[in-house]
Amino acid sequence: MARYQVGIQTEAKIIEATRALLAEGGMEAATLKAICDRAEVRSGSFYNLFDSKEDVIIHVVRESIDAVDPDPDHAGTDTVNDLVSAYIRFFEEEPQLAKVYVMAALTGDSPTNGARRRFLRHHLRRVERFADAMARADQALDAEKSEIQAELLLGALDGLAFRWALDSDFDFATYAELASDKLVQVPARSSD
Amino acid sequence: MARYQVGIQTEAKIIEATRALLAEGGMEAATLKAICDRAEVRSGSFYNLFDSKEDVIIHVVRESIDAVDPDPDHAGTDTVNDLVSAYIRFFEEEPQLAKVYVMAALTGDSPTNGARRRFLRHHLRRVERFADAMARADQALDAEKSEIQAELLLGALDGLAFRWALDSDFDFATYAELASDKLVQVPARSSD
DNA sequence: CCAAACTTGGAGTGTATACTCAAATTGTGT
DNA sequence: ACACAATTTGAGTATACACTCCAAGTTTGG
Repeated sequence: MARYQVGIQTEAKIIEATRALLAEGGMEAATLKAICDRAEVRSGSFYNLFDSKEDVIIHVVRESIDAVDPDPDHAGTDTVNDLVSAYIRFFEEEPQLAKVYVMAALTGDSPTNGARRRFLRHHLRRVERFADAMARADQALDAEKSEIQAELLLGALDGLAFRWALDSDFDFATYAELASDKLVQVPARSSD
Repeated sequence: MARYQVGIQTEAKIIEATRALLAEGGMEAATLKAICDRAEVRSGSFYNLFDSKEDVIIHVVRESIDAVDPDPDHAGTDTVNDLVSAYIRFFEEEPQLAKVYVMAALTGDSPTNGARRRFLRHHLRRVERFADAMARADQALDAEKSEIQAELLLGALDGLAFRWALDSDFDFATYAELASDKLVQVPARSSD
């Protein structure tokens, strides 16, 4: 038999409650109790639908990242500028979620840490997209060089985002654009 | 009356146990029980010497950072290169401690989060030292410009270090030097 | 309208955590 | 050797957490 409507709705309520809690107070606010209270659901229902708390958190974080993707269909039409902007947008719109994302990669020490592996895979995909966009904009750039450049730029963006997490007065967007200008051979912005 | 020798030794044992645990397994390994067991001390003794677990962890992290300071007396003789090398050394020698340092800045949401405020202060001091070293190397650089450049470089270093925490195969040192070359007006390295 | 499959409530389990406190013991200066 | 402060002990407190279980209820297709 197929899934029941009521179950699908409950799942949606749980996801939305988790999203709201993470966005408001980060990882610490998203306890199982808080999620269930907010979703108006008992823990038994939660575990009927999800295998663990981690599951729903991963789901929420992934959705948020996808929401700002400049080229969700992967048509290969995004520029470095688009990608940098999308990155900035994610951090500015969902600072708490961004922190959750970063924390997940840092916590845990086991080599089988699922969150870290997922994070790394996502990072590598992102590097590839940045590198592709760089290569499209500058024919002189070979694959290896554009990948190095992409790692450098993403590294800088991650670091500046972290800096901004420390102190929300930090002008993340301006620094991110500056980094992009300095680190990308052909200026990424057709600006000024 | 003054402190007893035995108390001072106990304090040292606790600090060393905490340092070892953090270096081996990060934040998660450094539970109160683990610290006390390793130091061969009961929890009452711990709380006779420290106000909280956080206290001793902060102490340990601070010590580790100071240990790689290229200019501990602040004589103003360190070059950008020295500072970058010290940064690389901290992350390569104490990866787990570096993660603890980063996590502390990200956890907690209250505006009165002590760890985050401390982290920010430390970061700003570091920016100043980088900026000073940059200004010393290049007279044409005014205070504002060198500070911006320092924030950019430190941002990139933080991000690359994070990248390396994700995947220890990442060649952090090489990328860090590349970032330094690209982001500092007068090449920081008198190389090649 | 039935029965199978799905969903739910919610008390309960197990575990781990940081931290406390009063009494016992030990170190130190005199 | 004495007084007394510093230190240690270790059982105990309070709390929080993710997760389980299963009987009772609900939805659905036929």
